[in-house]
Amino acid sequence: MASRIIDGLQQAIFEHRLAPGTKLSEDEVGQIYGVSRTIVRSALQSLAYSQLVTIEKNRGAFVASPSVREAHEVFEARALIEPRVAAMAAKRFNEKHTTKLTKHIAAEHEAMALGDKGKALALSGEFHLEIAHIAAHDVFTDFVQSLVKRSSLIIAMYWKRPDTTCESHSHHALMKAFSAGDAVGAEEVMRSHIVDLHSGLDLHSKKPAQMSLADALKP
Amino acid sequence: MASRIIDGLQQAIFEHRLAPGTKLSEDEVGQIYGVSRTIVRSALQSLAYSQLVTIEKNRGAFVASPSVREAHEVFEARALIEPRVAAMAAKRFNEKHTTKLTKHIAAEHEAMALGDKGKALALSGEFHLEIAHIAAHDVFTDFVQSLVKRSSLIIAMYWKRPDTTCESHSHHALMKAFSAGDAVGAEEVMRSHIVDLHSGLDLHSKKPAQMSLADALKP
DNA sequence: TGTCTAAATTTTGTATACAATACTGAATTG
DNA sequence: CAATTCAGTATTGTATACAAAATTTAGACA
Repeated sequence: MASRIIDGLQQAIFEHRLAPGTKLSEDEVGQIYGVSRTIVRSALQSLAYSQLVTIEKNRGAFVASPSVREAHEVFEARALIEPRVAAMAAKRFNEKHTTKLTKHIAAEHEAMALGDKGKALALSGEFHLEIAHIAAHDVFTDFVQSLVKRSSLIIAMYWKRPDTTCESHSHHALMKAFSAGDAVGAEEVMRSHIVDLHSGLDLHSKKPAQMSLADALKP
Repeated sequence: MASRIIDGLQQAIFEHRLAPGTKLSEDEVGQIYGVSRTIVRSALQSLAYSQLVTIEKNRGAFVASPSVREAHEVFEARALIEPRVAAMAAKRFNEKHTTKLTKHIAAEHEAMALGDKGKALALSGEFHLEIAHIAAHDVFTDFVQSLVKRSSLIIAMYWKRPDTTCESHSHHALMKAFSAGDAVGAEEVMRSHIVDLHSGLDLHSKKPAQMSLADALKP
C-alpha cells in the first residue's frame, strides 16, 4: 500500500532526514520499501499534491524546497483560516476534547524535555489538526491539514532558533478559551499564535540552501 | 498525458454528462481516450484529490456526489477566503486586468444568451479563479481553484432554477470595485456574492438523486 | 418462485517489460 | 584548456501481464 511510503517519506521530510532538493528516485525508494515503482509513483504523486514533493516532467521527484514567498503565503493563509476554525471548535468543545488535547499537550512537553525536536514539531502540528477535527468542518480540516504539513517543512527549513520550540504556552491558552466556550477569545489567541509562528521564521536569508549541492559533496 | 483525461472528465462532470455516482471503469475510460489503465489511474487519483471523484478500495472510481453538508461547507469556505482574495486583487488591479475581466464577462453574457448553461457555469467559475490570479497569492489561488471546481459540481447538482444563472450582475459590481481600487468594497461585494450563490442552492432536498440507479435503468 | 452457494467473469492492485527522455563522460576540436 | 559533440548509461513514461479482490451468473435446494 502506498500510504506506508507516503507516511515514511513525510516523516523523513519533516525531520529533515531528507533535505529539501533531494532527488527521490523511483527505483531507490522502491527498493527501500520493497515495492515496485508503480506504488512509489503513486505515493510521490500524492506527496506532490500536498506540495511536499516537486515533480518535474521526465526528471523525477525532489523534496520540495518552499521559497520565502511560499512560506509567507502559507502562514497568511493559516492566519485567515485557523482563527475561524478555532472559533468553531470553541462552540463544540466538550469534556472528551479536553482530555484528548490535554494528553496532546503533555506529549509535546515530554518530547520537548527529551530534546526530540522532530517529534515535538510533529505533535505541535497535530494539535492544530485536532482542533480542526473538533470544529467538525471537513473542508477547513483538509485545508488546515495541508497547511500544517507545509508548515512543518517550512519550519524545518527556516526556524530561527534551533533550540526553542516555544509553542506550548499558546496551546495552553487555546485550551483555556475552548474550555470556557469562548469563541471570540479562541479566535484571537489562535490568530496571535499563528502570527507568532510566522515571526519565528527567519525569512530574510537570500536563498534556502540548495541541498542537492550539499548532497553532491558526499562521495 | 493524463491532463487530457483529467480535463475531459472534469468537463463532463461539470456539464452533468457524467452524473454523480457514475462508475468510472479504468478500462472503459482508457479505451475512450486510447491510453492504458496506468494513465487513467493517475488521472482518477488526481480527480479524487480535488474531490470530483471518489475512489473506493478494490471497487473503483465514481463521480463524486457531494452531500448537502459538503455543499454548505464549500460555500462557507468560499465566504471566508474569497473576500480576502478580492481585497488583495483590488490592491493590485491595473489596466491589463480590466480588459481581461471585461472580455470574460462578455463571454459569460454570450454563453448565457446562447443558452449554453455548461459554458456559462464554467466561465463563471473561471472568473473567480482569474481574480485569485490577480491577487497573486499562490496558496489562496490553489484553495480557490479547488473550491470553484467543487462548486461547479455542487451547482450542477443542487441549483434551484435551471434557467437562471444570475451571476453577471455581481461580477460587474466586482469589476467596478476593482477599477476603483476599493479593497473594502470588493471584499464586501464578494462576500455577498458568495452568500447569494450559496442561497441559490436547494439544499433542503432529502438526498441527492443517486444517479447510479438511474443509470441502472438504461438497458 | 426465492434464496443461498459456488463457479465464472469482470475489475482493480501490483509488478514487470519496453519506449522515450535525460544525464554522464570521454573523445574531439577550436 | 574550454567547449562541444556523441555514444553509453541511467531514469522516467507508458503499456502489458499477472495476482487478488469483487461482482455476476448459474444452479441447487427449499
